[in-house]
Amino acid sequence: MPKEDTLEKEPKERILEAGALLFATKGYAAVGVREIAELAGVNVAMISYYFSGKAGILKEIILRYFDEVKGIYDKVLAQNIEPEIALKTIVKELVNLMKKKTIFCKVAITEMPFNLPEFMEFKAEVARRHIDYIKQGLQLIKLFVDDNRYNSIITPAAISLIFSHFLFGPFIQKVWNVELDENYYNLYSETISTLLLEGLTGLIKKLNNKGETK
Amino acid sequence: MPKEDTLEKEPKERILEAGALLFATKGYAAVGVREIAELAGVNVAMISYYFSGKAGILKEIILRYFDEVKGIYDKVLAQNIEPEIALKTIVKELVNLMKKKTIFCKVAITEMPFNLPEFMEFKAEVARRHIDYIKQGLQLIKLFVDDNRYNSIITPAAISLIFSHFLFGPFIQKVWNVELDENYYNLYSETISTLLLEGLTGLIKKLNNKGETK
Amino acid sequence: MPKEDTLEKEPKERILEAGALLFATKGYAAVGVREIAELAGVNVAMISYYFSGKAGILKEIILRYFDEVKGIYDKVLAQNIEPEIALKTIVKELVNLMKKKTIFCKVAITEMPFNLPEFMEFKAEVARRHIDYIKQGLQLIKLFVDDNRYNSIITPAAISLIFSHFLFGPFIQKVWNVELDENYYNLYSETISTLLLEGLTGLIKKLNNKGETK
Amino acid sequence: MPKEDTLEKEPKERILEAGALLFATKGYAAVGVREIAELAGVNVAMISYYFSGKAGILKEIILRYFDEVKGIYDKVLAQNIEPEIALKTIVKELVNLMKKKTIFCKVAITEMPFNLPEFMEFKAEVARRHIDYIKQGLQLIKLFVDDNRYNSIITPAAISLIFSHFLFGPFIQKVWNVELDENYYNLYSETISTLLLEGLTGLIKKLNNKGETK
DNA sequence: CATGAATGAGAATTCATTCAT
DNA sequence: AATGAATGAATTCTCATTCAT
Repeated sequence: MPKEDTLEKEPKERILEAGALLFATKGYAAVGVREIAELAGVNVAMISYYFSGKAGILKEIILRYFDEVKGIYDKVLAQNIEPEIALKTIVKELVNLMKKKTIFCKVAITEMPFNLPEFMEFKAEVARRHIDYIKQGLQLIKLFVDDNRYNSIITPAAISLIFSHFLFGPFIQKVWNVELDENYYNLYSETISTLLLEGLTGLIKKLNNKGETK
Repeated sequence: MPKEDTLEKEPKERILEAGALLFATKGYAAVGVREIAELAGVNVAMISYYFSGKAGILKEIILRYFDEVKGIYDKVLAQNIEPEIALKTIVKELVNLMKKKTIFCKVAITEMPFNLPEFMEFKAEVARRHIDYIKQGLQLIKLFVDDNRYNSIITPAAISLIFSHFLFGPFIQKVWNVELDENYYNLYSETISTLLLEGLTGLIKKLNNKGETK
Repeated sequence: MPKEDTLEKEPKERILEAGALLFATKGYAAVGVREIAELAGVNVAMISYYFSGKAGILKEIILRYFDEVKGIYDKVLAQNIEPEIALKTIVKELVNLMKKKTIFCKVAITEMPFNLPEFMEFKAEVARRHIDYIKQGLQLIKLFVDDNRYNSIITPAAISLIFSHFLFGPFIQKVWNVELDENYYNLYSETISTLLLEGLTGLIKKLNNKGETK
Repeated sequence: MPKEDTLEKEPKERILEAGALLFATKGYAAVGVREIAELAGVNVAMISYYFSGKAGILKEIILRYFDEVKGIYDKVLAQNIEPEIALKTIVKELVNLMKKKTIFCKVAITEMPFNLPEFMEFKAEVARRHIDYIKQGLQLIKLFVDDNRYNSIITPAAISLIFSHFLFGPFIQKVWNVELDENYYNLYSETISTLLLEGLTGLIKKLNNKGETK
């Protein structure tokens, strides 16, 4: 029983969260272990102890993110629902995930292209998994095109679209001055789904209809 | 006679290119000035001399990128063409730009969220410009929605979509094993335009029609 | 068991002494941290670790010096003794301090005019303290003049006089070829006191008297 | 005729003045040649050209200062005047010199203890000259004591006393908030003379007399 | 488990000087 | 006489990691 009560999380978890927050804010390479340790309220040496180095924190973050994503795909694909609904559900769930664990997701996504030599292998494996999930998803909802060239365009496009909000980060709030509340993320999830399925024209049409019927 | 012949570019330009290449590959923070200087074949001190520091290289890259983007918007918006064509032209031109100056664009886009404190101001200004161009473009083609919340979703979404190929970087070639030639980028530009305007359903429909008529 | 025996001082103290010695010899700005670390027999990084930078060493030296000076003033002023005796005691104690911690005092005094921008604030505060002590001292011994203009002349003059030996540094030994032993510093302390109170004429008179009575 | 008119001084002179100003403000070692060149409005390379290096500027400053001091001693000692008057005249002239060429004097005095290895020889020679002048002066005015030990105390003490105002630099104005005008320097010269000849008690007596007779 | 001291490599930058023009 | 580019060494400081306690 290392703690009087479990109000405060375990050191390992605190390191992970501190790391994620800092990586998300400043980028992996720009963050120092001391900074992480300080924010986590642990001794620097503990980072090597728990994660055997700074890179270990990033690895853990990415792995956890992919476990979550895998969970979402598995759950939705297990149900046999209409293509359009399935895609919307996936988008909604992914957005939900990002809402709940924004910084974890942001780190996992944005730090993936980072080419630390030791990460190449690890990330290739992780990427293969992700793409495979999407492929399964698109197949199921009959939107899969059996053409490598198209897939190499559509898959990154879809991912970028869904994650666009998080790729742009704190800019969005600063530039458009919107409040990022529950309603906003519902709107986001819906709008992205529409854009992904029917594009800008579809979105405009929908908005006009709403305007008329109002 | 400073150079045998002018085949080799000026030091300043070489630094810029070396910097862009390395930033694109490993991320700004993970690259050292020594590495850049070595690749550019200049003395390390020249980086401070020409760009007054590592950050100066990134600033220059971003500024040049925005000059190019501004050029594209200005050119297309000057013509008074049909909305849909205008958007397709812009997408095509942007993709062309990225094809020609891939690493410069990639750096400019991906390093923008990087939160070096000294960059905040500079990047905010640059972002404002970019967004303003897009707003003008969408207004012209009647796809502009006068609602901050929608814009805060649509604008990042559109940018992410257009640049998705470059955001994913070398992954794409590795995973799907496609050849990135002239044809590929034509296909990319067309597909992204369709996705942006009509979404996945629009794209599928188009593909099916092509398939039928064949 | 960190040390065989405790003959050798703690690293922090060794850095401080090495720094003081080098600052006194070559001046703050002309000394490098590597040089200090080498002389102290520690790793360069330890300087940042203990003093958070080169400037930290100088700050510590100056602060310690002022603690000592404060101690002297407090001690002497606490006794209620005749003005002339009080002043002589203060001079004697200050000279004693300088004799014991020559290089520390020299650095503290000579590097104070050094205008590192970050030091301005710190040094202004330290100077205010010093001047305040002297003012108290002069007040007590009835030699205080309540005129800003006179004080702005007398205070620096007194300080310069008392510290003159140390301001001139190794020159003195080189030029006059005197031995800086216990006797010398007693003579110094007495002579400076006389000069301060009665000037050159007073000093000459005293010397002549001594000569006559001999 | 390199200049339209001679309003602007020659480059060499401008470098010297810029150097003196910066050395006085920040200390020799803390000043860079680029800084000097910029302030002087010349190209950096010119410093090596005219003075064969940074050190050459300091050498020139010190030499010029000693020429001036030599001039003062020679002039006053040539007249056969009463000891006390002679000393007062010397002090007055030295203070005048410092008033006219404050920064040059300050640099010459404060940077002398600086122990750049290459300077040792040069400065020893310069110091010997200075001390010789003072010795002549004191001999003339019958205040010279033929005892090395006393001289090694009195000479530095006298110099320190006379220059105290300039050794303390900008502090004085900041701390006592006095206006450094013609009157102030007259008062300074007189007060220092009194202090040097008759000490604090002499000064106090004089002030009281002035107060009474008023 | 946890700590704080210690390390050595590497970071970016600035330095005074030189050289060809 | 003057320039601006270029150099290589030296600057301070920070890095992730290790180790004895």
